[in-house]
Amino acid sequence: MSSPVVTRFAPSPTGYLHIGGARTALFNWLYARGRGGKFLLRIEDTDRERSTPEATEAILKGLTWLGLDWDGEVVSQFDRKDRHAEVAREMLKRGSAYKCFCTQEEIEAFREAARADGRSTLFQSPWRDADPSTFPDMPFVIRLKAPREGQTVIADRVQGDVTFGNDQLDDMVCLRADGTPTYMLAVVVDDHDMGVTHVIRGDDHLTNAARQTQIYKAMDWPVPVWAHIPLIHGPDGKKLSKRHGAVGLHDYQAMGYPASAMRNYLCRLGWSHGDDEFFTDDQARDWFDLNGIGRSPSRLDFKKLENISGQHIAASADAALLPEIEAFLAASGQPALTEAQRTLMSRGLYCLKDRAKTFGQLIEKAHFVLQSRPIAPDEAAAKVLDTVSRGILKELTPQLRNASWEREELETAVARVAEAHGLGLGKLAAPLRAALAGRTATPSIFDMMLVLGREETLARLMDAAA
RNA sequence: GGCCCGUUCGUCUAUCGGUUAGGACACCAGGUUUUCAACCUGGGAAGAGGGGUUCGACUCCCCUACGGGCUGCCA
Repeated sequence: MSSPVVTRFAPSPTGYLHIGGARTALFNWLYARGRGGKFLLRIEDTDRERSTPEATEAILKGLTWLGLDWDGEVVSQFDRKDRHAEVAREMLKRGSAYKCFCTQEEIEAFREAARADGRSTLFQSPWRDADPSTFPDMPFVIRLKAPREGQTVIADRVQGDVTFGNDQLDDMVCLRADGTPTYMLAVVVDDHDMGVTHVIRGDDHLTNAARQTQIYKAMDWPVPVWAHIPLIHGPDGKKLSKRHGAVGLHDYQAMGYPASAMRNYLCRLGWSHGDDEFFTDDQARDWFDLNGIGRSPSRLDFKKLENISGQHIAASADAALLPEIEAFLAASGQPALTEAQRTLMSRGLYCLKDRAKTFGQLIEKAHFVLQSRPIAPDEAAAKVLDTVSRGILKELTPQLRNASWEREELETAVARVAEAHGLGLGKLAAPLRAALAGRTATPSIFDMMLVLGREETLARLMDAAA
């Protein structure tokens, strides 16, 4: 029986939740959830200079919006600093680490000289094998006594076996002179203590995995399964950065993409299950596997995201859509729906959702349900509502008043009037559209009538005809 | 500089030595339609370059080019 899967997402709280980070979190979540495992969340806040509570809040909010729920409490790495120090002392006791009294100035000077001479800048501390009786009364760091020979190999589920010569890896600092742990130590201790079995993260950590493996070995701890996934690049193929525009997950929410679409798109970016492009969360959980992750970086493609988004909106249940739309309105700084608007909106979703790729577009298409009388026509609509058209609308109104409010009968009534004037349906649809919505691009006129209801429809027609 | 990773249509990708190299998005051209969206049909579009290995390479190996990562008492 294999041990249950435990994955984690471990962002550092120095800003918003990056889109790349969101994908990393998604992969971890999918992997755990698809296997009945646990998905943990740890905030790597050991850098006190750059970590902020606001950033932590933003990350939590982002994950929540994306629908990635984590198990247990959020772990603060900083809170565990005593345990990290304890492990460092344990390594000292085991002889797998040592005290180094070199000052940062000394080390920097060494590196500069090495660079100038074209030698390796790998620092080798003179204190590695020093006699304790020679220890000065000075601050010290604790460094790992890393093997100088042989190699460290990472059995990576994405990258394959990656081998590093131990002569390339220096004796990394584990505990700083002020007694706080470095990232390298903290991750290993935390991942071990939290029982993490699979470390799925960006491939910018691939080299770190080698260093971290040495710490695991030093403590005789089992090394987790590694999976280093390629980073996401911008549309220009360069590493994704602020100049590409939207890099924060919150930007995507504000752009009106549903969370389900983001999950689908992000999941498919750098991972594949044959030719499947559009899928549900259940399918993603069933299908997601480390084997399907590609080895090359992928670029963001907004057109594709938009397409996937449209499919998700169209496939969503109306009842599920409404709260998402309201969240979008709030996230993008738009006014909330009034009670009346919400009622009409939920009644109209059936004919709106398959015409929009984003919630922004949906709101745009929903113009006719969001407006109240009198409807102010835009320029194009006003042009359509000429004298002749208004006359025809006036004639249509009484016929509709007596119609049962059902699609077939409405169609018949409108067609009859059109025919009486020797017009095609299209000719009559235009002014009707203008009267009902004040726009020239709207859902079907019959859908609008059905959604608006008899009273509102007639009132709008009479407004326009007057 | 050193070490490590990557490179299939514009983009995301399939292929796991033998295919007319497939799909999706995007694009172009038609069609359909009460507008918009959608939808239908068709089209152009790829193995970075060079060497090997092999009866046969997109697939395996080497070199080059390009891109990326690491090389911190940042994470």
